Amino acid sequence: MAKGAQPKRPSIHDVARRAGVSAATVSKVMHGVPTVKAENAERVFEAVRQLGYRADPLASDLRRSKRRIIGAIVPELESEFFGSIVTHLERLAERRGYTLVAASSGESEEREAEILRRMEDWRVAGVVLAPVRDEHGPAGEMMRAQGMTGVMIDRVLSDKTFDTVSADSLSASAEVARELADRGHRHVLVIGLGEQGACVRARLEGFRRTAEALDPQMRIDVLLSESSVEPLRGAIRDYFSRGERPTAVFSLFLKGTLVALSEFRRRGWHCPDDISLIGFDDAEWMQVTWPSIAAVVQPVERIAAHAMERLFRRIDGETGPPMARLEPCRFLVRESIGMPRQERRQGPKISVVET
Amino acid sequence: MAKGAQPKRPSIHDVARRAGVSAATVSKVMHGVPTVKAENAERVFEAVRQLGYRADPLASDLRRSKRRIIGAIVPELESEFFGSIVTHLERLAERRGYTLVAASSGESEEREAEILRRMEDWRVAGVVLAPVRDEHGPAGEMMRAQGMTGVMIDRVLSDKTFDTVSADSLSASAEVARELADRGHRHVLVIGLGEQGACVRARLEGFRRTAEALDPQMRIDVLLSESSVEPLRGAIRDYFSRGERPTAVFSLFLKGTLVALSEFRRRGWHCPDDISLIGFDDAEWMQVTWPSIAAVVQPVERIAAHAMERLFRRIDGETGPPMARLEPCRFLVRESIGMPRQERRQGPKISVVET
DNA sequence: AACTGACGATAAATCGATTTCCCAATCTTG
DNA sequence: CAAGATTGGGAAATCGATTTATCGTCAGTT
Repeated sequence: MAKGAQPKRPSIHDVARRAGVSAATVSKVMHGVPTVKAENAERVFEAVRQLGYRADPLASDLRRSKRRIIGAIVPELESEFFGSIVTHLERLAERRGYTLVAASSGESEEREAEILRRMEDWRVAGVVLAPVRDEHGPAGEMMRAQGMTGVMIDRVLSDKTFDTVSADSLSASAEVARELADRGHRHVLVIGLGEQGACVRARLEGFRRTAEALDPQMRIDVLLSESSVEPLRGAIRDYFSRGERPTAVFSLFLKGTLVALSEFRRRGWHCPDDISLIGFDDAEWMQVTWPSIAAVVQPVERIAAHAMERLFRRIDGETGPPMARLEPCRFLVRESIGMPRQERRQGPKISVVET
Repeated sequence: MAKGAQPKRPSIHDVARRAGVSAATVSKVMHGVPTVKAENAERVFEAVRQLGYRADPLASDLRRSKRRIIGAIVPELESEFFGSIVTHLERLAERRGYTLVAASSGESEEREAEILRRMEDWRVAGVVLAPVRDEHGPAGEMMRAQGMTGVMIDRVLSDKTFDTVSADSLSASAEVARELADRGHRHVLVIGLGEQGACVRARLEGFRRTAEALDPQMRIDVLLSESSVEPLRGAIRDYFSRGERPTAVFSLFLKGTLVALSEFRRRGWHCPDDISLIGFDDAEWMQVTWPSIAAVVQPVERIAAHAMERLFRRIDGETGPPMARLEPCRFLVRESIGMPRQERRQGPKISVVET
């Protein structure tokens, strides 16, 4: 709580009065306009110092009809990935004198739209949108309709209006397929969220195409849950209960990796002896557990940096066709990948691959 | 990117013109002031609908000199805990028509101060501060000096100016001590970050007092790193290298749990057979790994809810002494707690090593 | 008919900055 | 010394909403 009376901060007029000049002059001094007598400038600085004056960004933005606010919309803030994305975006926005206002859509497209409306109310200079679904969701449509400036990241491939920046899912998944094929896996279960349209499709195709090229006999089962994680858990449970025994599971998203692990645990299967596991998306804990979990690491920092770079270009008026950027991932092979049970005989071919 | 010309959104005057009334009337209609002829109200609504008008919160806040913005400052956004805190705060602020502006201090007090200054520039209505250190850091001092309205959460106990809301670390740690003592552990290593003053002290004391009460012979070693995690890792490594063999490790914070696990792994120790582990702070992955990791679950939602409750009370002008709220934790006993391998006595009963 | 209220609506001030003129004082120059 | 060119500074408009103070109308009173 505060003390009794809020002292109310000094305005530009208070500074002007104290310095014995007009508000216009104060403004000029604050912006380094050179047509001010050195003596007056000095008095202004002195008054600013004495009063502890700092301009109100709201009033300033209002007058200039240009808001130094960037909006960021992510599906959730609880994950390392998006938390890290937002942290980077925050720093990058700050560096240019902008304030980042982050909001989480909670994996709901209605909330996403709601937040976007609010951002538009705020007349933000630009929006970084990590859509719940993909670039074809309602949020993108709204941004188009409102003529907003923005870029899309993560669960996107390319868009006809907005710049997009995402991980190169296709190549990364191909890497995963190569690793599994090399180790002799011939029956792999891939799990994912169907809702995450283009992104999941890319990860799936990257895996499938490479796997089939390397081993046409490889059996690839796919379980996709449309919207949320729990149905997927049920589907996996059913799948295993039917007696399916793939030798490896490739999860296309972080929560799926958790679900896979917990299903292994329910059945008392040990990883990688009984089954191998690879996840798209790395997390800090994955390298300290037994076994450590192999994962595709998304280039968080580069995605954030590139997204901001594109966004500010557009804010600064750059025109031209939207760009679709794919940032390369790194694939960390860890202990959760082993040889398939029945092929233990072959020598291990261990490789660390960077994409 | 946007289309060519930003259409520029309609202002209240555009609505007024279209409805054939004055801006003042439009404002009244929008706020449900009853002294407007029904017919005029109808025309205003119609104009609003046609133009898609929505008030600019900046202009509105400026005029009313009351900003509907809440600032939130957390040490980091990458963790489940703070990500979740911010998500809850966001919803709660929204529910009252406020916008949450979250910022992360990156565990740096300088950045914390910097962010606070920026929030004060924005004249936010209130601040939820999760300080890097504790309630006695510079941020609290700044808030006091500026007469800001705010509450402090998480790494705090109680403050002479601001309401505080945090987990009941003392009781939770006592419970941990009880569990370990019950299982016969008589040599425990406690690790934490000394920087997190009062909070760590509470967790430590809660543990120590109960442990000593239950088993005066229990040996409790404490490793605290002042500021960051890496020195702590080194200290733990040294500690084990010296031949110390506690039968359990109690980590007072999440990252410490990770570090402990990775040190176990380096040495090929298995948990819980070789050593038990308990962490303050739960995470989703802890229940799906082998072994699952015992943890103290902080009542995130209640902390957020209570913090916002207090904050809005203060914003609404409530006076009175600051309240210090402690929310009870849950302790999840999982597989990482076992029986001590063998009871070994050695060295001093209590030793504190600071790095 | 003149007066009083009640009711609705609006012009104008305001919030705190920025920016556009325009004016006054000083300086050049013929 | 007068006319023109600078230079520095300020009054006022503006951004988009809210709020105050005022004004006009019409109904009801006396």
